[in-house]
Amino acid sequence: MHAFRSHTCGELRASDVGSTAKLSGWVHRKREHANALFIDLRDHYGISQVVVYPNEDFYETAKRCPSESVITVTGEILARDAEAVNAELATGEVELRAQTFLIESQADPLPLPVFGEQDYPEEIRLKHRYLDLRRETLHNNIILRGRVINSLRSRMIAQGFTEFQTPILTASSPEGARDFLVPSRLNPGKFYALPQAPQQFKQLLMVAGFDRYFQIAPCFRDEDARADRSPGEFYQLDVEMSFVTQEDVFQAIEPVMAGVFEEFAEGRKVQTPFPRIPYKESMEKYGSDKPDLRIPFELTDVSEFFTDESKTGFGIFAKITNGGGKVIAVPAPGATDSQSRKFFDSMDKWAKKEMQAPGLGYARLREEDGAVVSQDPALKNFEPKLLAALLDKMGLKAGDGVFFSAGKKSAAYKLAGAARNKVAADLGLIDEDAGFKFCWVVDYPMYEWDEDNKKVDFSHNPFSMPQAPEGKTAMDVLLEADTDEKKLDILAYQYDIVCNGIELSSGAIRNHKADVMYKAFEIAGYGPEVVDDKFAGMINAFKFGAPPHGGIAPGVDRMVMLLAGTDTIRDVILFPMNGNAQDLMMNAPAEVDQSALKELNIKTVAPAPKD
RNA sequence: GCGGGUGUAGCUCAGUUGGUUAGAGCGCUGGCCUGUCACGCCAGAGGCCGCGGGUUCGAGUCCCGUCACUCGCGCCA
Repeated sequence: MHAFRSHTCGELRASDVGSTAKLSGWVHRKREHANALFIDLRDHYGISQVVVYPNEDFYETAKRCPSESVITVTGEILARDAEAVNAELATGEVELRAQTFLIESQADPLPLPVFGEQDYPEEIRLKHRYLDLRRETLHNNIILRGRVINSLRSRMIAQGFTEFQTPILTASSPEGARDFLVPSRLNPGKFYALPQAPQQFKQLLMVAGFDRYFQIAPCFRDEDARADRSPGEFYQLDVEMSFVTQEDVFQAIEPVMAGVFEEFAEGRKVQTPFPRIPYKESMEKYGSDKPDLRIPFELTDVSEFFTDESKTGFGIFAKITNGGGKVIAVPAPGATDSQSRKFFDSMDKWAKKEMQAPGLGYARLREEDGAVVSQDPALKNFEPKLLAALLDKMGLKAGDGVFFSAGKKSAAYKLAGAARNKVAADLGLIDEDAGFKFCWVVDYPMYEWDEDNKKVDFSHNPFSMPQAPEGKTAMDVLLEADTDEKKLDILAYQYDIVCNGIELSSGAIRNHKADVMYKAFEIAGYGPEVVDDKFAGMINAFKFGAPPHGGIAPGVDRMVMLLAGTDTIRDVILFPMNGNAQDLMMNAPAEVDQSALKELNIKTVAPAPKD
């Protein structure tokens, strides 16, 4: 018989009764009775019940064996009496009567119970991740992750894509996030950077004629964490294709995404085709470029109703709208009926505290003498006709509530969008039965106004191709943009894929023409030397015959997160870092020997004292 | 960098207007129990109330500071 097992702990069935089996695994739970000791023995595959009778000479050893010790037992497979069958367990019709009992590895008292599904502090879970990973939910999440990645790979390969491995030690890229830097021993004073994404490499692969590239690519960005953003590193399904339009990218990727989600949906719906939403429309309807389409209501720009203070009696909004600002309304269906004033006040508090906004106005709508009115400040003194028109525009009725986000256009929409998500979550209005609601957000602007530096700058990817109307070239469009207004009106072939309010990726049709690239950078205030210096590898390659190409890069961690039904990205990562980018288990980052620093020509200095 | 929340037993949490010896459940240890499967019953051990200062006759509780964790903002082409 094998040294450790004849079967796994999830394998034994009624048909095995009468045979002898050997099992190895972890002591999951013990139940001691006068005449028998029951041990739930667990491995990766499942749980089997082991019974130890008091006449065995190892009875005391078994009885004292701590939870989570690893043991090996052999014995006869017995059928359980009908009333003793455990229907919850796949192996519940049988049990193993121990005839030998060996402790392979005895466990100390546990800092984190493995049994049960209770929630435990992040710090302990991360420090003892191997224990946390024994627990059912996390264990299953990690298995799911492996299956999802496998499915993505085979679906991509089936579509004619080839997988490549691009360098991890590479050059710093000046755009975007902070780089992780790696000192070079052979080149004193110089540093590699870890790739924020294999962006330039995959484009170079297109120039090299490979046509269809993909990679489950590790990406590194030195930015602060969020619940859905792990610090430091993450994986994306990195894709690039030659001789394609935006539509071709959608046609290639949508079936992969829909297919993978359907494969692991377990009854949850996946709606296809994914709707296309222009960026501008997304901002106006949802206050965000990552809309949660499960929320059954939208924002409305109601600025026009507030401009004349003599008709509204509400000076603040009149001042804001007449100063070029916006008032954006967020409906709260049924909230006046279902919620107390406390709910409305708490939203205002939330806006001030968490969103650091001036505030969030609200109005509760009630019926009075056949008309819908509100006694709250924003609408209290409205001219009846104007109020009726406002409510009509928003489709609001008595019993509903409404919030008003007012201020500069971008800030007003931002708060309104966040309020839409919060209202829906707090009121339970997110349609959970909708499953996975994807959309493509398209037509991103090429440039945006940089308020800090008072200039036009790239809004997303500087390598995107500007959109041009029929009969014009991208170069024509750039050349005609002689004012800031015109520059800001230029759209790019830039797109995002979003699911249930989570941004999965962004992608673009790339700018593969060197002259257009120089011009695009010039508009954002960068001379040709910037392009030549910072993007040397790519711009040089473009001078030797570059195919039109484009791609996308959906985040793998976030896909698994959605499929696993968790809103914490750490729940789908094996060994995540905490919010301060520390690995509490491996004790990273850590100080290193002076000798190692000397070899790298590096000296550390104490951090500057805080003020 | 900024803001919110949390910090009490190994773990999850309760702890009143400041008042005697800080509690419960799970886990752990010992005992009992004819078959359990979140077994049950009895008993026991286990606390720098995050840390430092302050107010007070008296602080887990109030005040100031600080640290840790976490959520959000900034940031994330």
